[in-house]
Amino acid sequence: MRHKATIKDVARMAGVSVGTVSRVVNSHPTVDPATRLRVTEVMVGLDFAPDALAQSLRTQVTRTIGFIVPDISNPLWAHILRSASEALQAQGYSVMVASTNGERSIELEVLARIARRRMDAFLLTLDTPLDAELQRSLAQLFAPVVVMERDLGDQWNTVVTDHGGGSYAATRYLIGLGHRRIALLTAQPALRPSAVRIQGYRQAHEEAGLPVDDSLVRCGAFWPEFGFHETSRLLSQEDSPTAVVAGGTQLLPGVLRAANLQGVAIPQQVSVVSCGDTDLAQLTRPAVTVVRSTPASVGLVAAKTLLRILSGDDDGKPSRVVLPTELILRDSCAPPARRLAAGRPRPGIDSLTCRAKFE
Amino acid sequence: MRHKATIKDVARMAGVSVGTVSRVVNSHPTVDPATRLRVTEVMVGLDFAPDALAQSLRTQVTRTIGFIVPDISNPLWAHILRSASEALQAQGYSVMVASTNGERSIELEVLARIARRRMDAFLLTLDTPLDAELQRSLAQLFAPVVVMERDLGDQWNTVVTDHGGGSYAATRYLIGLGHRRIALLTAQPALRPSAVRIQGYRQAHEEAGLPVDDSLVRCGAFWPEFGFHETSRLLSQEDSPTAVVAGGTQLLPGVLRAANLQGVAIPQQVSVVSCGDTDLAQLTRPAVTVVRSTPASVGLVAAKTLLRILSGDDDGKPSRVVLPTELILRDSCAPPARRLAAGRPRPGIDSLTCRAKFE
DNA sequence: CCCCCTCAGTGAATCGATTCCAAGACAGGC
DNA sequence: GCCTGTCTTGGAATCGATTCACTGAGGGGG
Repeated sequence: MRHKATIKDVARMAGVSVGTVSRVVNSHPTVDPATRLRVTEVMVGLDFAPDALAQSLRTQVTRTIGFIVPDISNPLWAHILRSASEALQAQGYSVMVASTNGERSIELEVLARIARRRMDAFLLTLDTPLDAELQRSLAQLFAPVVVMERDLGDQWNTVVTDHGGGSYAATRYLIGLGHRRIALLTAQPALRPSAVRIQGYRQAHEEAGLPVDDSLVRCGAFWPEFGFHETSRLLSQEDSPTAVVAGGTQLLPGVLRAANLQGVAIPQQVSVVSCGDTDLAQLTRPAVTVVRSTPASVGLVAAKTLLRILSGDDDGKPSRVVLPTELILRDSCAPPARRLAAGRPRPGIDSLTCRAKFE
Repeated sequence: MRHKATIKDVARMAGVSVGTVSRVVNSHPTVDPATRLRVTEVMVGLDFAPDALAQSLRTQVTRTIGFIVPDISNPLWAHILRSASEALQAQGYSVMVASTNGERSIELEVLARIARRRMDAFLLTLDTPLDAELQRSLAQLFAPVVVMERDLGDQWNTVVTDHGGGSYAATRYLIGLGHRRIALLTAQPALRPSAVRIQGYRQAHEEAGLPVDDSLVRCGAFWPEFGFHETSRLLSQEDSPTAVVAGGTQLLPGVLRAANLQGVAIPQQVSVVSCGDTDLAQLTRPAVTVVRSTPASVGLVAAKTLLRILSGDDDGKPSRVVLPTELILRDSCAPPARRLAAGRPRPGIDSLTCRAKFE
């Protein structure tokens, strides 16, 4: 036997019409039990399974979700995909994945390609500005969308992490330890995680009545190399910072590498806080104080939002969920070495877990 | 406008038949240039894009690849997916992803679901035994398959890493340093990476004329918790090993945690080699000697194999690619503390890079 | 005995494309 | 003027399912 059995084969072998077979497949009530049994037997005998393509063409439902992110090998997106697809698979959905590498041309190309496949809905994260062109691409999807970790506007369902609150808590903590020159490393300021981290950082300074030295805020990309490069420069400059906030999980390796290479001791010479908890943060010496977020929750919440929309019982208004972060204190922070600025020392943060109220 | 334009809409607006529009879409040669121009204008005017579902139903080609692995959030599979999908996307293919969690029931369920979608081909990694039931599920895919990191038999196209050679090199290196009690931690022995690691470990012992203490070979799972648990037990037992080989990238965090917790110094009290290079291995103190493999190559080679098969110029015989590993020496290994066994010390390995000739 | 209603099941239309066969237009050769 | 061949185009069949309108059979009530 060279090809898969079709509904026609089943109909012929069972001596019924294709309509009847279809009704058996979809467990339609008006089928005689005897007929149903006979058809079912033929179906298992032929290893029949209805062609999803044909079903989708007819019913306009594919039970497939498009998942589009900048880089699927980044543990962040990998974890989000894992938890999202687990929830979606459980409801019989399949997931089609595409990486855009954060490049505009690939984003457009992927959206166009995947739109033709008639996904039922989309989980996505775009890195380039939402201009008219992209707006049109999204409209062409003709399907509900949940945006993850980005702010694309009020009209989109959104699930984000409170990176602003995390950054605020980390900065406040460092200020409380006496730091006055705190560097913040993060990605392009156009991306929400970067933008709100800068915001939180500024707010912490403001509330403490401290000025912000803009040269200490370095924006680039979520790559270890960027973390390495900027940390190297920062640590070797004359007026070097006494603390560094790595605003991105992937930046920590670069920061540590740079500090190691220059023989700068953590936390004696420079304090470090990283955003995103990892094995590295936990197991390096000293263990690194981190702002912990929960990527798996992002995926899960996004998937549940989609499922709610697809099931129909949804008010239709775009939803927005902000997931909390917490500051986990470890051993990578200490008061700055003797270079204490004027003014009395500020109180430290009293609880290990500092749920952010920011945003 | 409520729905996407179809080929019929275009035909009506351009005043031609659907056949002609289709010929324009597929750049068939026998179309009058003037007609082609007119139809093309209507197409861009309507934002027309052919429905991939309908095309696939008719042509029996979906330009979609199924990607099935145990856990998509594991960096190993995430990197493989990234490199594979990059190569496939470049050729106009989309990728449908599913995680099986290594569970038989999910494997079967996912295979059945995805088979109905008529993928053009599959990249997959199964964790449960290839019995008749699974064999049938695979046959039902009616599409070429490339198996990654598993041995499912000669009839399958296969891409694997030479984990056996890596384990052999690591073990030989440790034996050369004078170790006589070397523990090997790895996953279920039914999985190829575990099986060949044990093989390599044994061969290194054999060649050195050393017996293997089976109680030092611990098989469980590729989880940090397993690494932690087994290392804790091993280090606290009376006749504890002087070296540990972590046979799996994910095991290292567990091994390090256990050693830290018990205050066992690396490499003074126990030497450690890990399989799989990571930021953690590079940045923890001491930096960990590793067997480096290249997951990205696995994905790339697997994707290229598929593309070759799909393009038709393929001899039809199942192919098999084995990717090399290399041993990267760092600071986590030293001769065992004074407990030297009888016999003279063996020579160390002379080159930093020890390409494995094993297998 | 007839009518009506219900229950099963048939067959055709449909989803949106591709592709093959046939036919019309037109030119050129005889 | 007719025949043939080339170049375009139209139209129908097809892929594999769903679904709706309709047909018959059989039962119950009047």
